[in-house]
Amino acid sequence: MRDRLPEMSDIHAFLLVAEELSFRKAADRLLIDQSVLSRRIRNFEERIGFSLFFRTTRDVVLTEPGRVMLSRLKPMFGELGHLLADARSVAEGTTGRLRMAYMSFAATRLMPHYVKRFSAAHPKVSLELNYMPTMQQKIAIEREEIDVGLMLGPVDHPDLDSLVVAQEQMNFVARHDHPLVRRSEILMKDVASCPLVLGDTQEWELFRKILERPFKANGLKLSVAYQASNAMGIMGLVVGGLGATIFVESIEAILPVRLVARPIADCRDSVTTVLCWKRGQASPALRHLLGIARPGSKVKQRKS
Amino acid sequence: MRDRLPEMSDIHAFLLVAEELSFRKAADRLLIDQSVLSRRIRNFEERIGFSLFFRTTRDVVLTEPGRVMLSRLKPMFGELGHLLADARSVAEGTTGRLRMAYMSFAATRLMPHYVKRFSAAHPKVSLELNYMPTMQQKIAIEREEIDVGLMLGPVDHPDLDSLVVAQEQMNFVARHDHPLVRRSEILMKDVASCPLVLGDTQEWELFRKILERPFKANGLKLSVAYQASNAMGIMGLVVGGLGATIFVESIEAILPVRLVARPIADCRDSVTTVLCWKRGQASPALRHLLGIARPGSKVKQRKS
DNA sequence: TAATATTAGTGCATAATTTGCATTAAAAGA
DNA sequence: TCTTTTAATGCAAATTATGCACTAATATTA
Repeated sequence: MRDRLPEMSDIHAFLLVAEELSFRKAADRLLIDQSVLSRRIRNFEERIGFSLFFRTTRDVVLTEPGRVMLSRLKPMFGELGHLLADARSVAEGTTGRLRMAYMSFAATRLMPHYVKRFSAAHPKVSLELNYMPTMQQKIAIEREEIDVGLMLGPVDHPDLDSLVVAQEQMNFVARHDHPLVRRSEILMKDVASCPLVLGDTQEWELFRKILERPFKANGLKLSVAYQASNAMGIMGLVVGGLGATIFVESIEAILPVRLVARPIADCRDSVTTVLCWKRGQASPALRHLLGIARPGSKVKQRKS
Repeated sequence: MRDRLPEMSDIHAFLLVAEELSFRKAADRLLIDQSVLSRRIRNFEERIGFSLFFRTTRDVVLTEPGRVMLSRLKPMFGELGHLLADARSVAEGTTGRLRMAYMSFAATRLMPHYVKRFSAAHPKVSLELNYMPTMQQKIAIEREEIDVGLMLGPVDHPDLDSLVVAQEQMNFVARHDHPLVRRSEILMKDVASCPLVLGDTQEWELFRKILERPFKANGLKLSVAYQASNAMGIMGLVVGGLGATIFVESIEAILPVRLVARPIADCRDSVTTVLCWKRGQASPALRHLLGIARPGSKVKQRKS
């Protein structure tokens, strides 16, 4: 016999014999022939180099090293069972941790909706939420600092998989008393003609690009009166009458009473929001989240 | 596949792959073919019901349940090694505990001698010493309260094994000024003629029987002036001049200055001292003790 | 005391599993 | 495009485990 490891079947056999102090009864519980058990223990003893039992045809007694083995192998064997159960529970996504980042637009409707449904279905999974702009999310995913991000799409990167969860219309947001609000229909050229409050080009880089594209395509240029670094700030400035702004539909969920949101009728480019994660690394918990997000959306994956 | 246990070889394979994040390198370390390793992990995954790695031909990454398994299996695997080492150490008798009882005669020379040699050779084995008369020792061995006893022999009992460690001459012990001491030779009839101090018939039951046998055989009867329950008491009475007594040779080691010990010339019955333990239950530490005691003695075992 | 029953261990043929080799398929780098 | 590296597969051979029938030892019971 070369130096092999003590196998779990050996350990299990040993524990049962130690418990029953009878090869026959232990064999019955293991559902194997008694001769097999006898040989298994004997083999085990030879491999480890000392004997575990004193045995006659009538009595089976633990040796001293056998008692040492019993006292420490027993809890270890139990632990193995728990460990497997725990890992399985993680595998099934009913336990564990899900680190999700979200960007501003997603914060109003999508993120709360997912959190609600997910945590109802998997109360044992701890959901960690972090605000992060799209670009930063991508870096965080790469570094495995987050498991998934709710960000501006589309995403087309070899290391990332994504699922489109929303396609939203651009909306013009202003105070009730803003001149454009009374119009039956708001057009891009109207928007371009009035002073706007937009997110700054640091934090809102990507949205600014997406936003400006359709206007540029029509030869229009937005006139930025003020910039703020977060949605709260933008909103404050708009409420204060320092300009109007442009958001996606879902802003409506948290729109202050004094403001009103109206679609920009002729703007056909929509804003895509996606769930994005490291390619091929969807944890079971994440797959559950995707299951929640999927109905009514379509998967966007890189060419298979 | 029926529901089998996760085997240690599977676990070991898993741990190495998780460490190397490469099947090839792990296979090299395990000294097996890469294909074998690949199948072993796959099989393991099938048995436990969830996968441990995401793998492409280029990358091997742990899944989330895989990480859970790693974090808990790794210490468990290490513990197994320690456990085996500990049990082996107990098996080799270099660790553990040895509970030894001794009766009065053994206390003077044999017991200290064994303790000295044994604890020098096996400093990690804790020796627990207990004074106990022979009869009580036998009961204690039966109840497994002690591992071995130094007692009056011979022992012939189906549940006990024994090793003869001493055969000693009966000695007459008295004060220097005792009339018999001046004789060139002390005989049984002389001893029977003077008042004696002996152990009482409770604690010293067996020795009294052994002692009285040769005298009875010669038609002599001992005249007991006083009885004491321990050797110290007997000695005190003898020193006080209330009588002489009878001991074995080894009393000489602790003989008070005012006393003298002389062999009883015509008493051919000797007193046997044995090491005695539960049949077939010699622990490794005990076997070491027997090894120390054996040279110059002969084994006394029941008919094989 | 003899008969019976129970138990651990063995020999052996068979079944099941594991192993290594040769090869494939996929993917990355030159 | 070609080379290299890596994980996975097919397959035959080697190894190992298994169950059955039986033995030897030892209690228990009639």
